Amino acid sequence: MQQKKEIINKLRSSNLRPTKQRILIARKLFDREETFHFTAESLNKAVNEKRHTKISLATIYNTVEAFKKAGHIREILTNNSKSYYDTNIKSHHHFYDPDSKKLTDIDYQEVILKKIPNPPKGKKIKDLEVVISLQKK
Amino acid sequence: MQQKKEIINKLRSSNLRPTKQRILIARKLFDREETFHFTAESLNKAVNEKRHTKISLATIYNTVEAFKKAGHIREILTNNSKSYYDTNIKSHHHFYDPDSKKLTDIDYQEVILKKIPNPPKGKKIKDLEVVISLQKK
DNA sequence: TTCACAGTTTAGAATAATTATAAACTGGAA
DNA sequence: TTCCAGTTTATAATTATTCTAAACTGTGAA
Repeated sequence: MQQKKEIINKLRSSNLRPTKQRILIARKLFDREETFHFTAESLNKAVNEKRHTKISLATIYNTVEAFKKAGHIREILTNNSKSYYDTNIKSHHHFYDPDSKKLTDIDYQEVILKKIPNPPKGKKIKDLEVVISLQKK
Repeated sequence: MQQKKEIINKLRSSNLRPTKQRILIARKLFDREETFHFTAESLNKAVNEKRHTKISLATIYNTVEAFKKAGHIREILTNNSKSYYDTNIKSHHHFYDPDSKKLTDIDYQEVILKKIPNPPKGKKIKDLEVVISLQKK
């Protein structure tokens, strides 16, 4: 749960002017118990379903990009044509079910890596993500 | 290295009529030493650069889809807007460099997983993929 | 308070990747 | 050789996303 004030601080601290739209989107994303998996389209729906004055789709895209750059959300790997995002920014992994196109978090400690390769020369590891694709039994 | 005959058998065995176009695309993909990472666009370029009679882009897409369904290639996880494919269908992992948008194979034995979670009820694991994103040092 | 203006939002156009359509073509069984 | 389901093709349509440029709005300074 994050109060409006906290949300505004979160925005300010990442150099994002706390506009009506950003506050609304941020509350939708962060003011909840569970982490949240979404696409631009599903967020647009979630934000606008009960509103008379809509937030434009362009703003949804702008805001998602801004929040991603600020590190408040992260983009998830899939091989779907849409971009998926996650409000859980802690290192963790995913199940992906191609049938329902749904992602589920896998808790960090559920996956233990015993060995990982050295990155190529001049590069360092930014992120490591495990995706387990599912199918019907 | 795969000869034309082998390619034709490969196609036949997956119920794909060995047409001129499919044979040509298949040779481009499979008649090489190293595994090959590609997108529809890059394959289109590779196949058509030296040809007077071009294979249409629609056929490239159709064929990639057919080869994927048949299990001759696999789609790779990225968060890029294009679909990436790999001629290496053995279980293995990738480095992804967001700067160059290039993928590199990580050999299977370079990653050792000590613990993985149980799949949700009614589902089994189809595939497990590790993607290591890179950044400049 | 009000002002000024950079930052932000917006509708709609533009682009990029992919999929659909439907007419023409072709591999291969008979 | 013929026939026809399977395939290819050019092009249109669709989907997701980004761009554009005009209108709007937080915010710091007066």
